[in-house]
This record gives sequence, structure tokens and C-alpha cells, in this order.
Amino acid sequence: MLRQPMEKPSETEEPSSTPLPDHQNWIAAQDLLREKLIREDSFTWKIPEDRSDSEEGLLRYIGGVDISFSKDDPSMACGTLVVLDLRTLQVVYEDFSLVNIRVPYVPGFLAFREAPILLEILEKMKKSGSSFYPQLLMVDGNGILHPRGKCFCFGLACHLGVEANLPTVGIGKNLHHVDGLNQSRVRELLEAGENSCKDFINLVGCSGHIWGAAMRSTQGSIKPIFISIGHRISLQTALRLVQMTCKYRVPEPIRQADIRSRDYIRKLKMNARMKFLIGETYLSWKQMLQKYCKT
DNA sequence: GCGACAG
DNA sequence: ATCTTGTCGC
Repeated sequence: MLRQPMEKPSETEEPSSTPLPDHQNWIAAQDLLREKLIREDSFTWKIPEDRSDSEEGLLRYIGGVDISFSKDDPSMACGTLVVLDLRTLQVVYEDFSLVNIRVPYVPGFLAFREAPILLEILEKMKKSGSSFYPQLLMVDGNGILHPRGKCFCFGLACHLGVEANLPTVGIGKNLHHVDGLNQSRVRELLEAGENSCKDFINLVGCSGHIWGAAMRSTQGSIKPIFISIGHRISLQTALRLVQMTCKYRVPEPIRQADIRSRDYIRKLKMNARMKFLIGETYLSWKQMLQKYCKT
């Protein structure tokens, strides 16, 4: 049905010794999962009116997920899950998983690269019976703001939401161009809106569909973030929760996952360098022994 | 036809 | 996604 961009009809050389990702299967998988997507509020908790509210049945634990990569070895990835207490916006749980990711990044198919590892971390936490298990998940990547088809589509946040059966919100730090929406169009919308810093602009495409919203979270920042619904949540609720968790440009759950994930890789690298240095020293000592003690 | 394309 | 110093401002 859809012509695949990677497909080259006149492929004469290089008989694909490295099998390319099967987009046809990925598309089928997305379409299948998409049937289970719920685009309205579907949860038992309520949003607290103020931070000191301590009634039962309120939203309290918000998760954030992200993956960072090592530049030295781009297949080495650190999947990260953090959980924040909505009352304090402090991290109450964190977990990391170091894995080798072989699936390439293909625009539009981010979930097939990143979702498996994130689902695994979530599953591990769920099985552990932790009382901090998130009631909602913020995802570093888009939800229905996703470039396939004429109507809503199916980004990482949707994918994770359906597979983990959790309400999810997608947070993009860059715009994924879709339905005529691009940087300059968004600038127009933002400037036309005459907004204060924590207001949102609906991302209305050429077709008239609302794909999500753009927000300039900080007074000083020109660069907006892009919010779209993932699963079991309405855009209105999603935006409210983003407002409640934004200390800086990016909502705290995403920001903390981002920071801590990068930190994990950084420490790992430092560790490796230390070992390398010790190894070097050891070798040179060995050399010295050979050199000076042979006599 | 060419360019654009979340992380 | 990753690399990277200082710099400007509250």
C-alpha cells in the first residue's frame, strides 16, 4: 500500500548482507497496537488541587523515561526510569538498564528501537511490587504527533502506553514535521497567540486536525516543547500535568530521566577510563620488570 | 525530483 | 541521540 522510502528497485550491488529493518512489519505492528489506543481520560486517580492535598485516590507518582547513548559505542544504551512525587517534584525511584541496541533509529519508528528496553524496566519495577509504580508516564518522544496517515498516528508515547497499559504523555523537544506543521508555522502560531509563558498553542495542521500543543515553558526561552497525548489521557489533562511539573523547559520527570541517564553513561565512561589507565600502568610496570629484573 | 524527518 | 567552553544574565 505504502511505498517504502528505503526500497530501491534497481539495487544491483550490495545484496543487503545486513538486513534492513522490515518497515512493512513495523507498520503492521503500529496499526495493530493503534486499535487499542484510548485518546481520552481513562484512569482512577484525580489531579490534586494543590500540593499539600493528601486525600486518597489522587495522582501522586509520575514516571519519566529516557534513553541515552554512548558516543564511543553507539550501540551501548542506558534506559532510564525515574518516578517523581508530584507533591514535591523530587525523585523517589530510579532504575537503569544498560543494553546493546542494534535496531537503528528510523524517523517514525522510534518505538521499535527504544520501547523494548523501557518496557523491560517498567515490568521489572511492577514485579518488584514497589509502591512507587507510576500512575502516569511521561515519555521523551511524541505521542499522536507522528507523521503517518491522515489522522492521528502512533509515536513512542502511544506505543509505550498501550504496551504497558499506562496513561502516557509524549514530550518532544523538537518538532516532528507532520501535516504541514513546521518550525516557521509553529513560530507563526506562537507569535499570533500573544501568550504568556505557560500557555499552549494548539498544533493545528493543514487538515485541521489538532496534533498536540506547543509551549514555551520558560519566560526566557524561545524554543518550545511539543506535547501530544500518548494513551488513556486527553490533551487537556496532559497539558495541565505538564504545567504542574515544569520547573524548567522540559517537565521534571523527563528532565530527571534525561540528566540521570546521561550521568550513568558518563560515570561508566569514567570507570572505563580508570581501568584503562590502571591497565596501562600495570603493563608499563610489567615492561619495567622485564627490562630491569632480567639481569 | 528534492528535501524533510521525534530520539 | 552525541560532542563541547565559555559566557551572559538574574
